[in-house]
Order: sequence, then C-alpha cells, then structure tokens
Amino acid sequence: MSPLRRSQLLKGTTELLVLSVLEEDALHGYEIAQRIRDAATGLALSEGALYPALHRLEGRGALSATWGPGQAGPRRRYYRLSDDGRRQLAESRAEWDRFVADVGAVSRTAEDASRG
Amino acid sequence: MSPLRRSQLLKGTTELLVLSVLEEDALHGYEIAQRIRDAATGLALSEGALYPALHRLEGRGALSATWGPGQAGPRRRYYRLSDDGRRQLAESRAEWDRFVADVGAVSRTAEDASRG
DNA sequence: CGTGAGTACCTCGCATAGCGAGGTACCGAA
DNA sequence: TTCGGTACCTCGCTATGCGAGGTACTCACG
Repeated sequence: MSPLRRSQLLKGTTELLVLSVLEEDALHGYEIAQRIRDAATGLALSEGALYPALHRLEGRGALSATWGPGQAGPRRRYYRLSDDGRRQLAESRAEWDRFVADVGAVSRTAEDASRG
Repeated sequence: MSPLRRSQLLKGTTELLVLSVLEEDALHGYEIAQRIRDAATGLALSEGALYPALHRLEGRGALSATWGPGQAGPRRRYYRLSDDGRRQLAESRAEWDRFVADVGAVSRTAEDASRG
C-alpha cells in the first residue's frame, strides 16, 4: 500500500472537475463522467461520488437542473452552470492553482536541495 | 461556502509533504510542521493530522523513529527516511504530478474552449 | 515555591467525501 | 422474455483532516 491513493487525492477536486466540464455546455450526469474520463483517463470518477457531488452543487446554487427525456432509455437530468456557479468555478480554479503551487514548493525545494 | 476546502484537498498529500521535508534531514514532529509552514504559508498542517500520518508512515516502514532528549522541554521523536521511504517518496511525487496533470487536463481544456 | 508560558507529544470524536455494491427503471434487439 | 446498455439514486464502509483536550518537561518570574 503506497501513499497518495487516488481516492484521497480526489477529495476536494471532484467539484472543480464537474464545474469545469459544465463550463461549455449543459450535460447530464452520465455525460459529465464520460467527459472527465475522456479528458483524463487517469480520473475515473465513480457514480457514488458523482451524484452526491451534483446534489451538493445544486443545493449550493452552483448548478440548476432540469429533467429531460432519454434518447433510448430513462429520462436524464441536465445540469447547467449558474452565474454563481461560474464564480465558484473561477474561485475553485484559483484555489487549486494555489494549492498545487504550495505542495510543489514543499515537495520540490526538498528535491532540489537533495539533488544539488 | 465555496468548493475546494483546503482540508479536503490536503487529504492524500499530507504524506507526500512529510516525506518531502524528511528527504534532507531527520527531523522531529514539531519541526516537520514548521518546515512545511515555512516552505508554503498556505499549508497549515494541524497536529491532529501530522502525528497520525507520522505513525502510519512509520508502520508502513517508510520512516524509522528514535527518541532523543529535548533542548528545553520534553523529549523529541526524530524521524528518518528509510530506503523504502525514499522509494515511496519518489512514487508519491510521480503520482502527484500525474494527478495534477489530469486535473489540469479537465479544468484547462474547458477553460480554453470557453475562452477561445 | 507556585504559576504560567513555551515546547513536544499524543488521542479522541466529529465531519467530509470517495468507493463499491445494490436497487430502480426504461428501451431495443435477439 | 431475457439480456444488455443507459441513467439515475442511495447505502454502508473507509480514510483522513481538524479542533479540542490531555500529559509532561523546562525555564522565568514573583
């Protein structure tokens, strides 16, 4: 068992991921997961994480949702980014960038020192 | 309450952070936390996260620990990276870099598309 | 001497959130 | 009619960060 399990790293970024793929179009849940998988094969967002995240974001006012008919199958729930959601996305991106910079600062200064 | 809370992002990276600062020298717990805070002011690792992480890493064989006398105060527990710990650190760094690249791939392709 | 502050370690209960498994339902093809 | 794919949802489990609390040692102050 090595450190840095994917499922732990994912905590906190799921919402950024969801908001990001909704930036361009309104999508339904399954499609959101597929887009994320297509863009980054290493990120396999499970349904047990996706749907609760969608509900959280909707409850927070970042997303609005409407039911629509299914193509060949059950009805779909389409999610659309609200104005507030766009603001939250920008904030999340900024916070993520800061966090990555911070972790890099710790991780890489040590690496450089041990290498130099 | 905006998404991407620091405490959630931190999940999974605490061990990378700890292993990183131990790459150069053996340090005791308090000092580990201080080094991390010095390298990145945004990362305030709490003691309630630090000590359990140290014990996990020791149990996993990534760290070896020895008691030493305190300067002016209680005795200290010094942690040193084992060979296996060095291997785990390299793995963790690689896994972190992959993860950051994956999140960036999702987050930034959408951003570019919406901007273009 | 007693008190308080600083250092250093540790643990406990709580909250958050991902994961896998399970369940419902609808549709078209074999 | 059954099977497989789509699409949604929930539940219990697990991992782990956080704040609060506790112990213990040392030194300075009055």
